[in-house]
Amino acid sequence: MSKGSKSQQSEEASFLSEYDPSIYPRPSVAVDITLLAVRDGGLVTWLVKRREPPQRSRWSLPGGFVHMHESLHTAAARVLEEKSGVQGVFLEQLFTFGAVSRDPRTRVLSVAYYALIDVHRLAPLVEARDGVLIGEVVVPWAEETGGPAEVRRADGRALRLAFDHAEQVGMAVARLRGKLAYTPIGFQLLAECFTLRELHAVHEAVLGRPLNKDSFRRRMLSSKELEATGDQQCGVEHRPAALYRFRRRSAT
Amino acid sequence: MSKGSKSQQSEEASFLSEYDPSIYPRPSVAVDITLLAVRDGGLVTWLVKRREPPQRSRWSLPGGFVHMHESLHTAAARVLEEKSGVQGVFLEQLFTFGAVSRDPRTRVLSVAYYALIDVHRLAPLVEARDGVLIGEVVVPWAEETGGPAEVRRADGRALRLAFDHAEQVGMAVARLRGKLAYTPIGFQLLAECFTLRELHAVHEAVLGRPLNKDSFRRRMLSSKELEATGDQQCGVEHRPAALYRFRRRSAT
DNA sequence: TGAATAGTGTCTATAAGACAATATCCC
DNA sequence: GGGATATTGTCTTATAGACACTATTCA
Repeated sequence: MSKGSKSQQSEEASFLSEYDPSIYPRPSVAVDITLLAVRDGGLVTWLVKRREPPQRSRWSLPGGFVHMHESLHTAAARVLEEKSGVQGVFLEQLFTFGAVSRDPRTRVLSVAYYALIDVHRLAPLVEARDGVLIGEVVVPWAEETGGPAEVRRADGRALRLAFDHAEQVGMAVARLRGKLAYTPIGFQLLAECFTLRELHAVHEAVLGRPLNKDSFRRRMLSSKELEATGDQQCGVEHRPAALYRFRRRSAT
Repeated sequence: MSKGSKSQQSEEASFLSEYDPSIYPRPSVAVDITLLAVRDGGLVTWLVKRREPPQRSRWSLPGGFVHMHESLHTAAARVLEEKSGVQGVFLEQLFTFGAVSRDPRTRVLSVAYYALIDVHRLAPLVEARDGVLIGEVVVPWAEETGGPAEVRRADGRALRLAFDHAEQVGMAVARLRGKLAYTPIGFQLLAECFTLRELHAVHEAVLGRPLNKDSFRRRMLSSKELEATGDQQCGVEHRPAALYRFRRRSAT
């Protein structure tokens, strides 16, 4: 159904055969991934220690250069897997950071992604690697104001992240907060089956503020996004809660 | 307050002096801008006719390559001004499109931006240029579902946009819809002073659905984002409405 | 039985939708 | 005065927050 005439097609072909992409200087393009999980009522993120300059030995987000033959999303998934072992999680583009001097080597753009994972999947992955840290994410702003996040060690000490990675983490938190209310994204931070209490705790951790329990319950149960598994929690020393599962939309 | 030791700094310096960025192939990076306005109850966007291959003579969003010495935002503002004459408008990054073969020349990433403008500012700019079209934007989906937009001529005929520009326009509409409810973004599509009816019409055009007039009125007046100018509409053949102005937040 | 959390029912406050009534301008 | 839209006020309905009460499990 192409409307182009034959002569137009051959014009395009001859143009392409003569096109030399090397005449203009081009920036390098990297991807950085903020992998978020909920632990102990707060958000945490996966950091790696830089082994090479620039900013060697500083903690940073997992990142790497985009290859010429892969899409940005593919690059982000590859880099996340290489640097953390995480596969098959929610992964979404966040923002492209393009300040002129954000990297001292040369012009480097960073296409920032964020990923979400059930925290229980992280422990074995951390043990399998060196130079890895699960940092606690604290944002000094409310709601979705935005701005850099602070990332702390287990002992509470704040870390200085490499490059603009503190900005990237902050933006990931802001985006996640924004999407939580109107998209089924909270489930990505839990195992397949979960209780309403666990879902409630995840939402509170993401939003950084208490949520009314009753209203949250009603809202979730009437949202048609939850499906009762019929099973119950076990191994708890109180009344076990019903387990739910995220109901995938038929269109997806 | 840098924590790095002197030897670490010199290590970094020597690394940088020996770093050769040309050893890895790099993609080209462009910006494309979806300039949106509201006209006759619907959204419109600014298109330019491509004068060079690839896809010569097809309508496209204003776009251009990012220079090495400018940030992405600066590049977007520059390209928008060059291709449309528009300056000083709301401009925000949308998404980076990175499919491997989205441009037949070479690997080209497109950092998509969208901009908002009062439609009355467009007419003189269109007249000053050739190969320019204000296209009517129609999205075949509801709410914020997302997906490519359709762009039509004045006679209703649909245009085939170059590259992935239909996707970019669709994403701009989806983003705008999402931000309309909870950020003061609708004002960007109006002149400095406006009536509540005009603001109402803008919201309806963006969302693509009717909005309850009374409730909209109440919501806006109680939002503290509006400031009465004290003046009234003039030149209308009915009771003139009060004029309002967007109240900039003191923090901004 | 008691501790602890799950789950239900009811009241209240707030915001949105519907709609009627009045106000103000130009012709 | 008539036409047209602005503006105000009231009633109804939906939803969130608050809180009391009952249910179920394990130690």
